[in-house]
Amino acid sequence: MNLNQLYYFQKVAVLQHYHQAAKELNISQPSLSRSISNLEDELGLKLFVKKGRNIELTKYGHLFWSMLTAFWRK
Amino acid sequence: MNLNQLYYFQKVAVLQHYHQAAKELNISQPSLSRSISNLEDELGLKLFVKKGRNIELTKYGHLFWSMLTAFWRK
DNA sequence: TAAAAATACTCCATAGGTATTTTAT
DNA sequence: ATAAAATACCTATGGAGTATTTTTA
Repeated sequence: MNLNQLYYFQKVAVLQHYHQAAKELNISQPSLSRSISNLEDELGLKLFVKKGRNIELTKYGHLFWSMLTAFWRK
Repeated sequence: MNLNQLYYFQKVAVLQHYHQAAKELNISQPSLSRSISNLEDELGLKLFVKKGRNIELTKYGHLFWSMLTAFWRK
């Protein structure tokens, strides 16, 4: 786990959209997809699920989001 | 520039000490030293100066610190 | 002369790319 | 038929290590 992954996570979480997030992060969609996937593997849980053509946060994703927010704000 | 470098920077800035910071970050002192050095190169300015055996923030270091704090707190 | 930072070098893990497939509307 | 995510594969960069030198109290 590294800070870039966390940064990517928050971007995806906000946009609910890999394509768009990848664009804003200036990396390719597959790279972003695998970055998040690696993070999920390391955490041992899914942060996002496919919702139609896009994605949304799982309950773990929401929890993780809360943890990050708390951390960043000390 | 990446988020890990920024994380390293804040650790060093707080401790004013590469040796100690490297230990807490679980990386070697030379790795940390070069990571900061790379960051400085990319920014085109010095963030730290040697102060006796240790180090301290330059005025740019202080400014950079303020910027990061502002960014992290939105 | 000791404690800490900087430099030199080497290596390899992984971040990122392109191409393609799968999924869903 | 189209838009988006996932998977496969490959490559190069740079993050990290060990060894050593430089700096300074």
